[in-house]
Amino acid sequence: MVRLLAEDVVDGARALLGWTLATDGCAARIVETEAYGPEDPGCHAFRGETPRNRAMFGPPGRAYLYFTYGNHWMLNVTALEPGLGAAVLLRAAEPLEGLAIMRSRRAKAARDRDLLSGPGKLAQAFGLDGSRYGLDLFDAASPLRLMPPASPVAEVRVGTRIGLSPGKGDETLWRFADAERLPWVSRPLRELACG
DNA sequence: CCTACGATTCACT
DNA sequence: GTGAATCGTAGGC
Repeated sequence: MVRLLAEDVVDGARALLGWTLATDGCAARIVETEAYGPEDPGCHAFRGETPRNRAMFGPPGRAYLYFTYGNHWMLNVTALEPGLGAAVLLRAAEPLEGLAIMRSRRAKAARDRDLLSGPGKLAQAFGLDGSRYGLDLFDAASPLRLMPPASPVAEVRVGTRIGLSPGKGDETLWRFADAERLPWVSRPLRELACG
């Protein structure tokens, strides 16, 4: 049962590839995601609900943002029904609109491919922080929103998730990328997804 | 209260 | 490829 639901998060992570993330002034096509599910030791929700992760236990499709390494914000999309802690981490995107704003926010990006090629970079380029916590990303009127692709991603690559300690899901192939837009991803992926 | 560590990034070798 | 920076959160005492 829970296993089945976890697979739904994984499907969700794959399905978010190709969607457009938009704010006022900036838009980008999602090229890399990771799934974090219930019963997943790598998931912040694994040890139960806390003030920090409460968004994951609420309705799906909301913004779960958290701060880590003393510097970086990460943007996730909550998943599954309320009560089950799960989310999809948005790891990388291809910039579409608002390049000048993104470059100004990320002065250290030497090339445009450095603007959104990592979860911390993506949040910085979009100007995201805790003030966006809990926003409904599937509401077209939301200041931070997701818009569906004109056509689904044709080919998906899979790989292990990044930054997890041994034994905490580091072997699980729950990282996904748009195989046709690999120049924009944060790090190389292992292989082609089957199915 | 105190400590350990992290869903990372950047500078440097 | 390697290591430091940096601080909020969570968990233990």
